[in-house]
Amino acid sequence: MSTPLHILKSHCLRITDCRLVIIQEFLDKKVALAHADLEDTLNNKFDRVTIYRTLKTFLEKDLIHKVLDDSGGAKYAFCTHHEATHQHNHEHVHFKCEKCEETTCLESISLPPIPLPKGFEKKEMSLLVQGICEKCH
Amino acid sequence: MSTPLHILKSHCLRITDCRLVIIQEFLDKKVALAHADLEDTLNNKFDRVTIYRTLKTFLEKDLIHKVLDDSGGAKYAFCTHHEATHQHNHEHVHFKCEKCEETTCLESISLPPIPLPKGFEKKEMSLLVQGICEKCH
DNA sequence: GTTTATGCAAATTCTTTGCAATACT
DNA sequence: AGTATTGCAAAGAATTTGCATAAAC
Repeated sequence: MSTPLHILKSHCLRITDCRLVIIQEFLDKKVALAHADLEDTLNNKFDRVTIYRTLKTFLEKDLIHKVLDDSGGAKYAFCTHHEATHQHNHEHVHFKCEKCEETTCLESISLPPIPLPKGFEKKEMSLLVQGICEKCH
Repeated sequence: MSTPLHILKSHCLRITDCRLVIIQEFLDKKVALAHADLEDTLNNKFDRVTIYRTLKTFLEKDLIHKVLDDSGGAKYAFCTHHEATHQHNHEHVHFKCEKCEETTCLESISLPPIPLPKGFEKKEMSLLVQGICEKCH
């Protein structure tokens, strides 16, 4: 099981309210969240700056990852780990709905190998599919 | 052939220096450009604001498209069109080098069909591959 | 001559930094 | 007790808006 508490501990991070609440948010909503989303939801419970710093800390510890988005602002989603290897997943597939604007991780889908031109070395891949999600149909 | 002049005319846009120069830039460098890149290259020849507005206009006319980027700021690239159908290409594959930071369109590569979960309707897809490019190896 | 684009100033928004007070271990 | 995190103020970027001038058609 992974509670916010366990997640912080296993990443050697101090237990603070802000961190617990933000992790909980990511676990509850299963969509990618922007700084502004968190600010709204947490409704002045924490300072804007603290949220920025929390996100940065989580990024550095590979707890969350940036989700690509064409609308400018950065979005973040919880990282899934290969339970067995404890290794970070470097292939992200996300779906962004053009109606509700929600971005969800499509974890079940894995990317086929992409044949790159000679001399190019792949390290990471992200696929963003845009369209209409199941709820908005 | 597609000169900046023709491109503007065919998109019903007024011919101005700024627009001509920016299109030329996109044609010359074949990488995705950020607002800041243009500002640097054009070296005070045009106002910052004019560049913002030019990019916005080009976006609206589907002359350029946003390129996904994990570094926050927006990047843009020239749109490739299917010559025959004159239709906009809705599948973008880009490669971003972690060393030189350049993002190039991999036009030769086409994405395999991605099986989406039920209820999801695809409209557009962008793949961003990150790694080391041919020049930086 | 009418419409659209540009440049400048200023307003907004987004993000980062410094530092003292507070909370965590 | 010692170290890391928070909140506040303020600085610094990035982007947008308003308006008079200039350029395009």
